[in-house]
Amino acid sequence: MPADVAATSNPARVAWSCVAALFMSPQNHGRFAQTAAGIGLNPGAMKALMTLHTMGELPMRALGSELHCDASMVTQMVDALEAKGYAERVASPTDRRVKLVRLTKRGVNARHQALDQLSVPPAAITSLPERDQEALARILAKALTLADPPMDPPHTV
Amino acid sequence: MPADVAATSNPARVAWSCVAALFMSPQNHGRFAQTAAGIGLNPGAMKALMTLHTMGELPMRALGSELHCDASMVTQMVDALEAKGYAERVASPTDRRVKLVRLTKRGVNARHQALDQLSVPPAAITSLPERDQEALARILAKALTLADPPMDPPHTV
DNA sequence: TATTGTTATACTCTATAACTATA
DNA sequence: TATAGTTATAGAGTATAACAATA
Repeated sequence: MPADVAATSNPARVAWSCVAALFMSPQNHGRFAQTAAGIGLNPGAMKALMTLHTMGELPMRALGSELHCDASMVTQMVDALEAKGYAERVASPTDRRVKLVRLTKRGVNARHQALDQLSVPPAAITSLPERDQEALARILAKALTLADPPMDPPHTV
Repeated sequence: MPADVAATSNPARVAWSCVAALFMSPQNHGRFAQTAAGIGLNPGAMKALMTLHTMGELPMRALGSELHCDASMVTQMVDALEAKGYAERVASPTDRRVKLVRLTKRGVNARHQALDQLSVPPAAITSLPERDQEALARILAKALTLADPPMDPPHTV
């Protein structure tokens, strides 16, 4: 790392800009979309798939606020998930206006497949010495727990 | 980090999946698009802006292959850059079919502004102990140099 | 005949507004 | 009257195909 970077930027900024560079590199570009295509979904619907597994059974509208999109988008995403047999709509027992979205067994499997593909590290990471890889894994996993709200490492959920 | 993650996955996978989780989190979601909007571009055009600065004067088609998109997309992206005064087309001295794209001073400034915004780290990173932040920065900067082709930390270019 | 960049066109994804049903 | 979800519609972004200029 050039000396002027360390001098003019704080470590958190340097770290994050490196993360961004790795993530937006041509090598990584399109990975998310390709993974989604691999399970027959578009990126938005795949994100819903991820969120549902983490959150469990969820009203449509709650899913929307979780994903920062409006109700009509949720309808379309859940339509896509249902079409692939990855989720189903269940009537809420307490409010007949509300529909709950629930992942199917098949949806859980698709999610695992996608996650497995997304977590394949780029050469920049695998080329690091083992010791550095371990430090990265340890520190980044810790960072997830410090997020607000705390996140689980994707592998575990 | 739960023990089973360490047991069933190698450190590089864990590290990368954590990076992905941070980058795709709702907190970070839309950052790229918002930054692009801040300099009056859409995400694709902003990516071209980044690439141009790194690569210097470039034929349209070379820019396209760098960005993994076809020629007509390049035309549209460079149109957007020209409209904002961020780049200009220059006739190639050796081949009259070819147009070179060159960033303007204004384009370089816009890029710095965008980069500055993109490198603001999320709370998950800033909440780490200083010592961890420094380790992250050091290791990730090293990882960039190990990429193929090697990358510069965004701050430096 | 092949290649560069452009234009015209269509498709996908996302966002907005009007609608139905329940509360 | 307010809220949940849907449908209809329009917009942005991206990709495909036909085109003119040059090699």
